[in-house]
Amino acid sequence: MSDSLEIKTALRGWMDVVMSRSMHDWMHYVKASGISMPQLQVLMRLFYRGACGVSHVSEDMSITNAAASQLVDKMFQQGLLDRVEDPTDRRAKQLTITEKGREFVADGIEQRYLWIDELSEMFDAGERDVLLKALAILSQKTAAIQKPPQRAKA
Amino acid sequence: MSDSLEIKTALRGWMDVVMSRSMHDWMHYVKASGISMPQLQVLMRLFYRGACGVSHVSEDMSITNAAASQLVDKMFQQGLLDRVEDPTDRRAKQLTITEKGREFVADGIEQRYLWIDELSEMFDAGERDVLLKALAILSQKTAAIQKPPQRAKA
DNA sequence: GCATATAGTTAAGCATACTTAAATAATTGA
DNA sequence: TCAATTATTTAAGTATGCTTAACTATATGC
Repeated sequence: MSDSLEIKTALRGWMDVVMSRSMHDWMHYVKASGISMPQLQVLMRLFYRGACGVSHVSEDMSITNAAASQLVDKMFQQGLLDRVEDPTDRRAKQLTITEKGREFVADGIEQRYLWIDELSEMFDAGERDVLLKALAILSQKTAAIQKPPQRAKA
Repeated sequence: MSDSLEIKTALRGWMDVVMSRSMHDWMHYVKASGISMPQLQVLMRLFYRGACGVSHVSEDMSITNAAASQLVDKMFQQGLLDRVEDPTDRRAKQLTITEKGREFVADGIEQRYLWIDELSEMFDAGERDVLLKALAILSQKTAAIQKPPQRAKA
């Protein structure tokens, strides 16, 4: 008899293992690659949710516009992101991740997920089918409850 | 036809969604709760892997012993961890997470996983069975390739 | 047109986390 | 025993990320 509590427990159990491991790996990657945690957070934002302005960064990170501006400026100088004037509003800037920035995030993901590849080799055909079905269900339902992406304007 | 590449892709796809969301939620929790990222890292270490000495913290985080000592001292003063002399080696200290520290980590996990609970309500009986099977497989195989926990001494 | 709001930058100052270097204290081994 | 190693701490100095406050420039609304 499976109920939602059982699912909740099982999901959390596995997520715990994954998260404690992934967080640890992320921090090591961050340290080794010379990037800072806040910088990574900006890169992740641009990587996963596309271009935005300086104030969206500050909202996203819960820091002041001033702090976001300084952070972004450093990252611009390091070539991690591009910063151009928004053609529809000349006060605003459009921030986009550069190829270099994209590689940073992608490499981090790569390093962090090497063990997923290792894991993926360990299933037999029957297990793979169960997992694919489960992942399809998870992806679908996860998308359904997705937090609405934070809007440009309130 | 399922093969391991397909599994790999599906697993990574879902993990990506989960990680980008969880990381974001973690950072917000960290910011809101007044704790710092390095402090959280120490707490997670003690929470998930139990007591250790100062130099294990520095190894774990790839920082110098001096930095770990300072970090730990601040956390001790904030009541996030206990620091007692190791009875078997009076040079060493044994660091353990306090109840307060434990609550910090537990609350963070709680906040971060609220959406997992929401997700858990969305499955019908058939889906739940598939998921439970899949999670059992994942947990079992993940345990099998688990990184050996970093040892106290090399 | 002009007042007000919005987007971003700059400057000054503070806290934290890090480094290296030097010190203390306990353990280990020939 | 005593030299070398190990665990930790302290001090001094640096870099980063953050804050507030003041500023520039553009957009919006009456």
